[in-house]
Amino acid sequence: MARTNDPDVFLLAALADPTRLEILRELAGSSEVCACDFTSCCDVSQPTVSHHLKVLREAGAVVSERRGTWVFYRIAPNLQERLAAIAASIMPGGLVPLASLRRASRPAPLATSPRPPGP
Amino acid sequence: MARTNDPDVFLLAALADPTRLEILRELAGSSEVCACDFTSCCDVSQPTVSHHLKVLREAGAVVSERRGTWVFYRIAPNLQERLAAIAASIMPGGLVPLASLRRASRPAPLATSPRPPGP
DNA sequence: CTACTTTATCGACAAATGTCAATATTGACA
DNA sequence: TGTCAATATTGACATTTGTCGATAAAGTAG
Repeated sequence: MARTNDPDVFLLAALADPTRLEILRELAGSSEVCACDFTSCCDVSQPTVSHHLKVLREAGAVVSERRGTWVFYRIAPNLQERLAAIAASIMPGGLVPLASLRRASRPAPLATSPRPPGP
Repeated sequence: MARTNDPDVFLLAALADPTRLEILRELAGSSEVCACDFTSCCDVSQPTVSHHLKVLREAGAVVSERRGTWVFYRIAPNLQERLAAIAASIMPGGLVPLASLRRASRPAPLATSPRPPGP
C-alpha cells in the first residue's frame, strides 16, 4: 500500500479516530490533562489510551510533560497553524486562527484572550 | 472495533489519505475538475480513483455533478464551516473562515469573547 | 531495599482500509 | 440497434489499525 510520510496526512490520521478526537476535545477544555483522566472518559483500556496518546504525540497534535508519576498532556502550541495550513491547501478561502484576526485589527488591546501570552 | 457514526470522524478520515488529499488540493486549484483528470495526477488506477472520490463524496468533502459521460467534482460548499467547527472543538482559539473575518471586524470591535455569538 | 502507582510496550487478534483486475453501468453518437 | 468512452461496482488480496491482556518501565513513598 502507499506508505506515506506526509506530516499533514499523519496529523489528519491522528485526528480521524473517535477516541482520539474525544481526547482532544477533553484537552481543549482544560489547559492540561493528566493521562490517567482519559481512561475514564473514553471507555477504553489503559493500554489503548496510551497508544492513542502516542499517536497524537508523534503526529504533533499534543505535547506531553512528565511530572513525577503522572504525565500531563496539552494541545500542541502549533496545532492551529498546522491545521490552518492544511485547510488553506484544500480550500479556496482557507481558515485562519482567531489570534491573527485580532492582531490584524488592533494592537493587542487587553488580556481578554482566554490564553495567557506564553513565553 | 469501535464503529463510529460521528460525521466529524468521517470527514477527517476522508482527508487522512495521501491520494485523497492530493485530489482535494487539485480541486482547490480549479473550481471544478473532471474525474478523468485524477487518474493521471494521482498515480493510481481508475477504480481506485473512483473509490476515493466516493469516500470524499460520502464524507461530504466534495460534491459531484454528472454532465454527459463526465463527472465533475468540486469542494463541498460547507467544507469550510465543517472544518472550522471541528477546529473550534479541539482548540482553544479555533479557526474561522476568512469570509467571517471581514464580517466580524466591523460591528463588534469590543467583543471580548473569542467567538462571535451569531449562528 | 520492597511495595505501590502510573504509564508504556509487547504480542496477538479481528476489523477496517487501499489497491487492482475484471466486469458492469451509464451516456453519447453513429 | 451497436460501439465506444467515462465511471462505478465487485471480488480478492495484503497491509494497516484499534483493541485488550500480560508485562515491563519509571517514579514515589515506606
